[in-house]
Amino acid sequence: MAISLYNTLSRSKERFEPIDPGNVRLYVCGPTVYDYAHIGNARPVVVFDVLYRLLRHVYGEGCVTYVRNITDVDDKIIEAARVSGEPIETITGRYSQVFHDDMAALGALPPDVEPRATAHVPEMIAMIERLIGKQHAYAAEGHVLFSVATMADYGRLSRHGRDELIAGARVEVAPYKRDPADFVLWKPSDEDQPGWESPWGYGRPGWHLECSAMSKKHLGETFDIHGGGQDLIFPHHENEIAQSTCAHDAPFVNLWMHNGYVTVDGEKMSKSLGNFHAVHDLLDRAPGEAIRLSLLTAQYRQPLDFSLDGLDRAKTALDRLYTALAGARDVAASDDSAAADPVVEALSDDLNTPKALAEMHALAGVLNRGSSTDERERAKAGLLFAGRLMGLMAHEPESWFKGAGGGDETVEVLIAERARARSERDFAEADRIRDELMSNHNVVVEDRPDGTSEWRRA
RNA sequence: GGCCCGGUGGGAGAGUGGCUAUCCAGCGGACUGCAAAUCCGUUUACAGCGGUUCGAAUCCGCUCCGGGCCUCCA
Repeated sequence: MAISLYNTLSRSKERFEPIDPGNVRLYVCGPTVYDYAHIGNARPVVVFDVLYRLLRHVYGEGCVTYVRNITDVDDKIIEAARVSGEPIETITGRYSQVFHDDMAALGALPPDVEPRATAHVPEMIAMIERLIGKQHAYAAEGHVLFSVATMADYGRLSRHGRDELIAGARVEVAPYKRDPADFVLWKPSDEDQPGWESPWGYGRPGWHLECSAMSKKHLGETFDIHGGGQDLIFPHHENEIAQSTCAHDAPFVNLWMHNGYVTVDGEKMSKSLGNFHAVHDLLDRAPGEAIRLSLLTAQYRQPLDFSLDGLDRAKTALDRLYTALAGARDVAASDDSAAADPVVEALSDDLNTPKALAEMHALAGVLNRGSSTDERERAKAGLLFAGRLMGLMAHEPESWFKGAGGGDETVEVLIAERARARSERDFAEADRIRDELMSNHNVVVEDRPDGTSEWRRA
């Protein structure tokens, strides 16, 4: 099945042709680890996780290399360390760990390689030397700057001309820049700031450089797909392109993908507005899978308005899918997953996750409708297969509805008492117990035709 | 000022030249002791104005409205 993806570079959907089908290479900009990841940080992780899963399905599990970096040297980290009084490594270590845990809770597979900026400083210095050697960069007052004027088609990704950049510049231009659009490859550090010895003195790398150096090391000079949030198009990705193509004289990336912004209740998420949703906090009020689904209800390039209502809806949608699976617990999934083809097709069309979800609901409908056994066996296989592609349906229906934890004995006792009351046609008592289960235990009771009762946590 | 995205039924959100999106909410029905779940039915929308076409929510033009980027940002 051909995959087509929207390429930011051409502003159009393109049929995806890997350079080497035996090793499809994907790089996604990862987090700067100085704080909890918020829902906006989680969107690219989840979106590109779906892409990773799709690529593995199409080209084979061992035929995709997914690299997502961790930025562990950055001015915001330095500031966080100054404020808390902790060493840099304590901050970056803690938030890397939280990031891993939170993203795992969202069902995101770990990338194949997760390089850290601080482990690649020699590669970065080598790249700077190369750029200086080729006249694309110059040293000035302890800094090394990339000379934008030396690159003919700088601005191609963001479609910004250099003149506009200068005209629209919001910051004061540093005096050591030859051109206002030049950007930093290396900057000096104070004694108390993290830094490395370099030909230009004690200092640290500029932000854009790490991705160029690390993608080259782990994926080569030219690779297939580079992804990230829309806000990275300029300047980050534009500058990566400049650094890498000028250093290597080779194309850098064939296809650029950018996910849309996340807003919260219609407003841009910001700490001052107090609408900043950390994934870590959201996990206290909803299963990770529901958070994941809420991020997949809109196609990845569309803006996504996150809300707690939307999160509840995502939970409801998952309940419906798990209900279908629970109702088919006696049906053996067939070994033919062809019923998932519409889902694969939807995802192959530039990751149309809303369409894919609609197809999953169609399969749930087949399971619920009491169709033929044969049909249901195929639908069940299809739904489970689609779930693996989407990173959903990872739980057993039983544990999804009842939770992993204990406390079930009391519920079971009450269910049994209610069953006795019902068999004695004492419906007042049966209803009283049902109300008690709801109000005291948050448990919904569902009677089945054969006289038994199922329960689930609401 | 330049560049880029959007505006779909009560809500979320696909589609993109003629054919049910889907989910949630609402309403009616089936089922049920009553519920819940499920199933069936139902509310039939594409910002506005022109144009192209046998036919446009879908293509083209203009207008209005909203959002983003223009060296912090997923």
